[in-house]
Parts: sequence; C-alpha cells; structure tokens
Amino acid sequence: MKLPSPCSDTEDYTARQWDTRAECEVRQVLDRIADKWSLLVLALLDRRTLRFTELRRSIDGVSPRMLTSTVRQLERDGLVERTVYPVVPPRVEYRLTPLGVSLHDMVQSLVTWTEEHQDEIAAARDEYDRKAAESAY
Amino acid sequence: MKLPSPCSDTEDYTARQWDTRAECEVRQVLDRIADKWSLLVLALLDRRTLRFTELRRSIDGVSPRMLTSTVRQLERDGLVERTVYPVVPPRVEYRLTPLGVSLHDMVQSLVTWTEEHQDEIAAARDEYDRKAAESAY
DNA sequence: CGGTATCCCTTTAGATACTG
DNA sequence: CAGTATCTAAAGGGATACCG
Repeated sequence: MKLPSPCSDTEDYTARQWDTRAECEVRQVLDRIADKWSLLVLALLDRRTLRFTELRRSIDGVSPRMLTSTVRQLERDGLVERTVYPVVPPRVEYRLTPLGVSLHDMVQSLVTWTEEHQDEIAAARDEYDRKAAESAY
Repeated sequence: MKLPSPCSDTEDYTARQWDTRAECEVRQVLDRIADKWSLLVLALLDRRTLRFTELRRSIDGVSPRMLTSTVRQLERDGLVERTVYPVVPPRVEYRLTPLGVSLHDMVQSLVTWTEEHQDEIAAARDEYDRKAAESAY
C-alpha cells in the first residue's frame, strides 16, 4: 500500500492536516502487521525460537518466497532476530526481539478489541446486507 | 487480502493451531483499518459530521470511486453512519457510530505505540541496510 | 451533490524449479 | 536446509466520464 497516512503535521493524530508521505510511521507499522503473513510469524515466535522450515510447516499455504520476504521485513524492522549457524546443512533460527514482543502485545490488544466487538460488527453487516437485499426489489 | 489469519481454534490467540478462514474476525478488522483510506475517514469523522464532498476535499488524492467504496465498507461494518437527506441537490452526511469511536480509540493506541518505538524501528532499519550494503562488496 | 460505470495499471502474492 | 529466481495470476487502486 502506498501514500496517505494517518500522520498529522502536529503531534495530534486528530489534527486536520494529513500527511501523504509514504514514510509515515503509523502507515508503515500498519502495513507490516496487516500483510498476509507477518502476524502469523509474530504469533508463532511468541516465547519460542523456530527454524525456517518449522515456520513454513506451521503456516499453512505459505510459499518459501513469501516466508522469506516476510521474515526479512520483520528482521529489518527490528522485530525478529535471525541467527545463522554456519553448519551443513544450514541452520537458521528466528526469534522475537523485545521490540517484536512489544508489537505482539499491541496486536494482542487489537485482538481483544475485535473479540469484544465482533458481534456488533456481525450484526451491523447482517442489517446492512438485509437492507441492501430488500431495496434491490 | 485473503486467507490466513491470527485466529486460533481456541480462545487463545497464542495457540498453535492457525485458522486459514477468510472469515477470521481479526483479519477482517485489520484489513479494514489497513486499507488505504479507512483510517483517514475514521480520523476525519472524529467528533465531526462531514458530507461526501467535504471528505473528498479533505483527503488528498482520493477518487470518488475509492471514497465511496471506503465509506460503504465502514458503514457496512457499523463504524460509520450514513444519513441521506432527500433534498435537491442531495445532502449525505457521515459520522462515526459509537463502535467507530471505539475502533478509533484502539487505533490511537497503535499510533501511540508507533510514536514510542519509531526510533527503534528506524535504527534497526538503518543497521540492517548498512550491513546489507557492506556485505554487497 | 453524491455518487456509478468502465477501463487500465500497479502491486502483491502464488507456483514452481533450482542452488549453495 | 534455507533459501533464490522466474513467471504468472489476482487483487487493489487510479483516472475519467457520466447520471439521477
């Protein structure tokens, strides 16, 4: 995803001027946690060290290309630590950094919010779809 | 975005079994707040009612197609309320529902997390890029 | 004013074969 | 084992013209 972002020119998120820089920090974090596999990796590495193939087997449907790309981005952002052991066959281990743990905690509270409100959302959707269906006649 | 999701088969997010249903609630909420324009709309409607054109003018670069799609999804999820006044020319107003306010609060705490850790992330990236650059030689 | 409809392009992700 | 390379498919989003 690109441009616009909930970054304000001031310190206040609710300010009226919106930043459209791709560099916006909030947007970047959001893009990271919202991508298709990052959250799974973050959760699997919670209090646990896993190797590449272990991650791959634990995440149903991920291709080696996407898993590599995902862990590399997480590593680049300082959320995951990658350790290469110079042995044959190669052994590479992944674990969360303290920053990764912190983000995982943040995500947990989003999960909690979702659990608390999923019924409301579902009800809203049902009503919306029902009204849409009846006005189609 | 599609399939996999940080939904467990149990109540516990940290459980080991991962759900790959597109219906996962967490994934749906994440997809909503991570899309390109929803967060901007949510923030602009904070404590404020705005008309379609007002939103459009406030969000730099949004096309009518995307703005319509964005507010419709937010409305369907019960986050935004859309009120049509049967006058000519038409008048349509958007405002947050209590659920929308609640999600906006949740997002605010993500913003806060990001502000608190953006220096760490930036430092990690710099180091990663620096190492990548030097190992390229 | 508040949208829809249409077309097109870019980004993202999946499949698969291959390698140090 | 832990990836990389290449190709393809699909989703997301932009531009623009038009309509009730």
